[in-house]
Amino acid sequence: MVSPETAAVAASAPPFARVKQFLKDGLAEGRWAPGALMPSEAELVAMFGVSRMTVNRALRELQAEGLVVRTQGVGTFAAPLHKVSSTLTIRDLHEEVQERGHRHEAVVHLQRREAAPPALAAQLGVAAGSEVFHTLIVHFENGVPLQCEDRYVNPACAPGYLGHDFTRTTPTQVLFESTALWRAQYSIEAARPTAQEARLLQIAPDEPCLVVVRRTFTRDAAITIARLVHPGSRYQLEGQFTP
Amino acid sequence: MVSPETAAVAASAPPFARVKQFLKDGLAEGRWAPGALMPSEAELVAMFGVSRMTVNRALRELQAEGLVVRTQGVGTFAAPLHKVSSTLTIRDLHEEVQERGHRHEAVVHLQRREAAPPALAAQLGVAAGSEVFHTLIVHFENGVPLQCEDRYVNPACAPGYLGHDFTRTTPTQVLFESTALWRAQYSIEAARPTAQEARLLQIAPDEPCLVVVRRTFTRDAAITIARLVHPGSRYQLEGQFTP
DNA sequence: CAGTGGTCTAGACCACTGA
DNA sequence: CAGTGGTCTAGACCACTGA
Repeated sequence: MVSPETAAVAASAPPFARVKQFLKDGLAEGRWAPGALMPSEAELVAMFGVSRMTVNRALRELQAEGLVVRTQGVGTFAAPLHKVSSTLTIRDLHEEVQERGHRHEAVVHLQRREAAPPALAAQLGVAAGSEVFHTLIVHFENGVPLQCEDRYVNPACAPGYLGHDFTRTTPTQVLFESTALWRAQYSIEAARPTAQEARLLQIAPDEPCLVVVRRTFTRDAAITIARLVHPGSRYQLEGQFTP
Repeated sequence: MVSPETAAVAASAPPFARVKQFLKDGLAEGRWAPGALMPSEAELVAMFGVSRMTVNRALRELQAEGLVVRTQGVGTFAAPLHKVSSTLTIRDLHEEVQERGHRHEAVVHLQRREAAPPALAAQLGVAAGSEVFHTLIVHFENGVPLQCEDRYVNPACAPGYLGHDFTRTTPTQVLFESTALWRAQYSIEAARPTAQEARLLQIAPDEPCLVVVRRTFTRDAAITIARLVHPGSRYQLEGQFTP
């Protein structure tokens, strides 16, 4: 069975894309079982009448996509059993709401410097008791409270952080508009809100909430730690995955 | 500031990797602001004394990583403001528990064929009222119930599904050991368990749970729909992201 | 028009693996 | 040793954009 996209690729696409699609189709049809030896570069060169650089690019991209495994001196193999793992996208709430064409508002409940308690100081990589920035902001979609954002920021990474009007730009925008390279750690869990969070989100104290904790780092230092609390009845994360 | 890894790359790495690292470092240092024009292929060829194919590979890989944007006839630009979105890995619970070096057990509460109610039939892409496979399995880590897996399977995609011993292999392993290419849709939310789920997971009826709904498709048909319920106090998802 | 990136070729040298 | 993939070169033709 050949899908329209497949046919389109086969027709006018550049040679490296045709080779790639041929191998991809074969993998989808089970022509090469996981772990099986696939055609060598030389064989593909002969089959398609193209140069080795061209099939090499096709194979290198398939490897980058995790569909094949290549070993120098040995050969190219169909990737072993697919890890059934998947990725889920977590985005800035502001973007998400705007993309739905809805109104986003933020109410700032806290915006100040504080002495960092030892545990937080350790996570941010600053001296215990030194000052850190703290904001507590509730985000609304069309007037409905959707997220309570409790955030600490390392002053060394964003000295001007407290000077912004967070009803106009989000902390995420402020913190990452300049930094090009960073990495993040996430955890997601279901939990009851704190009493304060329940009040700010206008929910019952026992309503299940989706709690995302995000820690963001540059190569050298922690930039910020955020606790994002969402009412379970109003918010869910969605994602999709294609191997 | 040059990290040890950077130095290592600069020293002995192949030329395309050196060009790539040079551009990556420049982006990290803010040498090219988001949206700014970066050196052309010809300029990099002159700078590094390598062939155009070599700098082309470096730039193509940076584009694949989302660090630069290239437009034919125009040039290469530093990628605009990083979307602050991130990916989170969702894995098979069995793998996860084993990787922690713990004991995984499964108790099968249901394993049978059922007539599909209309809503479910539509989601699986089968005729309403036709038979589908249904399993209800509770997964334990070291004797503690961690996940309640309520799963429906399209019989056309896995005719032998009900014949397996799910105390020995997981549905995920059974369903995806053969299929090479598939895609999945996810949703994650916080919710109360149903009465049955609370009982099976041995938790209070009002304990917040992390509920993952996963729909999996081949190119043509829906394979399976699973509702995975985890006690919020015992389970959290974790992930990390590097742009 | 000059400059850009997209792609390909036909060779090359090399490191590596396994017989 | 023959076969594999990793990488590079020095050219080429092309489509595209903007002056």
